[in-house]
Amino acid sequence: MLRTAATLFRTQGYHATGLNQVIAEGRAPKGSLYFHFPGGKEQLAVESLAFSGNELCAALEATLASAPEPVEALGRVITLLGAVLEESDFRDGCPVATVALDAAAQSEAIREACVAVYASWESLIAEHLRAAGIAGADRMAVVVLATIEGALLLARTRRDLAPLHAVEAQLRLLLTTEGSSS
Amino acid sequence: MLRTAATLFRTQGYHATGLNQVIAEGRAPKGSLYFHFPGGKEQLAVESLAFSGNELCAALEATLASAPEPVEALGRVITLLGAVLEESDFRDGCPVATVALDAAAQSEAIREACVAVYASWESLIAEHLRAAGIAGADRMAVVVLATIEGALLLARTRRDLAPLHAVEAQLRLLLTTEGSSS
Amino acid sequence: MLRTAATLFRTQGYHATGLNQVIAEGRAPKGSLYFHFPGGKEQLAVESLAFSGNELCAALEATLASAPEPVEALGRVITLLGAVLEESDFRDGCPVATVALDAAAQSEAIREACVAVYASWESLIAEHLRAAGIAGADRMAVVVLATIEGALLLARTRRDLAPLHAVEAQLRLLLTTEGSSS
Amino acid sequence: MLRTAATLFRTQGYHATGLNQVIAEGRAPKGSLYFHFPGGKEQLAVESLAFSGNELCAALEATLASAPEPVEALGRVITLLGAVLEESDFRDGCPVATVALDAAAQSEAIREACVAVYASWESLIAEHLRAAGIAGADRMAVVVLATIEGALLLARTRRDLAPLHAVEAQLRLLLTTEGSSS
DNA sequence: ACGCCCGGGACGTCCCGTTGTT
DNA sequence: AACAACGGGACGTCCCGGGCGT
Repeated sequence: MLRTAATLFRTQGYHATGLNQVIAEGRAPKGSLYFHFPGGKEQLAVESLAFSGNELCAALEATLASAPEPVEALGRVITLLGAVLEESDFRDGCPVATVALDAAAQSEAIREACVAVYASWESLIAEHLRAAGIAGADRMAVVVLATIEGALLLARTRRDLAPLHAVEAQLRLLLTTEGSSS
Repeated sequence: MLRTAATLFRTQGYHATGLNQVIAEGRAPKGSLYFHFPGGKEQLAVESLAFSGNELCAALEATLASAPEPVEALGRVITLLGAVLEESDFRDGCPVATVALDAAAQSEAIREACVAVYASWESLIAEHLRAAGIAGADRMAVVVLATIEGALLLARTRRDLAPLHAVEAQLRLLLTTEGSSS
Repeated sequence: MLRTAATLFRTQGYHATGLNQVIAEGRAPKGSLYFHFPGGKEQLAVESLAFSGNELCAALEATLASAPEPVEALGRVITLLGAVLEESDFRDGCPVATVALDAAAQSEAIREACVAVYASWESLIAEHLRAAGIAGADRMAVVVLATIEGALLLARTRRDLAPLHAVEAQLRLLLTTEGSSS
Repeated sequence: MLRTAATLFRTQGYHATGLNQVIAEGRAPKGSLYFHFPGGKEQLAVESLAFSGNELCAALEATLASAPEPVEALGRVITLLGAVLEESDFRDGCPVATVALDAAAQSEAIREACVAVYASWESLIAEHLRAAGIAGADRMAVVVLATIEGALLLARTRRDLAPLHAVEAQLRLLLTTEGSSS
């Protein structure tokens, strides 16, 4: 059920996703939803975000560990995100961004869930950069995360992977230069 | 009315914004909404996006032209966006992103409006970079736009301007290096 | 629509009456209800109570004026209420009591509407008693109203007019004695 | 559990009282409700009514027996009811009336339970009046019960004990006169 | 006797869009 | 241009009841 909700929230955002749709698509009984998530839609969103965040966190970790070179690893992450986006016909971008933009302003709980997911990704990236011997890894991690998020947004909207590719090339260059200069 | 709608869409997204709210907040007569926008909510969103896009385009142009140095100019743009975000209590981020994420998937017209706005901003940035003598200005403009969009998303969600500052510092460094190396 | 709602509230009370039932039974469009009563169910109840109260007030006035003797007039009122109750198969008792008991505790607006209706009836009775030269008419009006309300409650519950008849006989005796003694 | 349910039904009526509320407020296990009351909400209401009825019956009996004078005894009963009402912030009126009005029409079992409770009270009053040597005690008991019920309804709705006091004074006068005249 | 979970229906709210009238 | 009124659908919430495994 969380998976179903997570997918729908990722694709449509918070307000465009009806609970009826969640239970219909997830073959779940309606009464159960209210039983498992007494907090209603808001709680479902919070837990869906955490679920999505962890899932992508794991994928991120695996991908980062798969490459010998730190720069190459980050490139693979972007490639992976692009592949997911393309395979879903440009529907599945960042699993947090849509909800963060259309619901975080009205629910502090949802906002905090989004912040937590972003923080987990960022610390993963920072750790990776630090291990690669890059100077200012913490600050750079924010930049990397922002760049990827922005590229996902543009790519999804344009239905075109070009922004992701451009960003990937840029990050490769950036980290190589940075790496050698520090 | 367009201004009211644009503000609400920017803050809440497409689905979270009701037409009743638009007409209530804009002191507009209800009956005339469908006179001016026969296409209903969708048309209102499309025109609001164009309106927001042009408005920000003008501000962008003015800010870019205000600085003698190209790199400094881009920094001012980011500072401006951060100021707008902070003054609105972290509600007004990118006027396109929220709608792009929560409505572009279901309405081609809205998607195209978002694409158009992004394209106008991108070409403005590209032109600016080209004038500054930066190599690969077109591709770099995508990166710049993506980075700013991502930083706005993170800053808004965290209610903290730090991501914008980090990105600004990074872009300054990047463009200075690039500019001299090309 | 008010009439339909008033009947249902009278018979079933506030919580047992669904708005769906009101619109179904009243052949009214659903959107209209929300248009005419933006306050929702609560506002509908408040206005229904006032409507019922006025209607019965008029009937009361007419009946009280129809008899030459003051005591006889009050007897006719009770007879009328009994007739209404019996004709509705013991469903239509006091149009206020049911709602007063099951909703006044949670909505101050509804409580006030009930209080207003009771006050209007009481003042009508008091005026009548005063005109009949009965001492302590104001205080006696409360007693008369309470007795009638209680008898309606018992009669409705028992599906038997006996309580109304007993009360009628008692009130006749009481007012005759009082009238002569003062 | 019965006590909890009885209190809630008394205050809110049948339809406004949810079973969830009963089990929550009564710290009772949810699963066992349908073990003890296989008939569901209806059975719970029936038994709650009997419980409330017996409880008040006992209090009535004790109060009636506490006074040397029959008339004074009845006054004490009304005073007691008024005290209960006031102490509950005008929420706890007659434990039967609310349910009788909002559920008796749709459930014969509940209606019968209400009738039985009223009958038990009435016979208690009748017996008391008979012992006091009052003529027509049976018919007078109906009147007394109706008057008290009506006064409780008015007092609860108005959040003011005045109706009870008025009724008390009237009943004192009535029974004194009656008592001496018969 | 009890707790977990399911099942699905109904509630009140509120929505978007369209009439007919002025 | 504007407005009142309609029309009905969908939302999220919450309910009452019952099956299952102790």
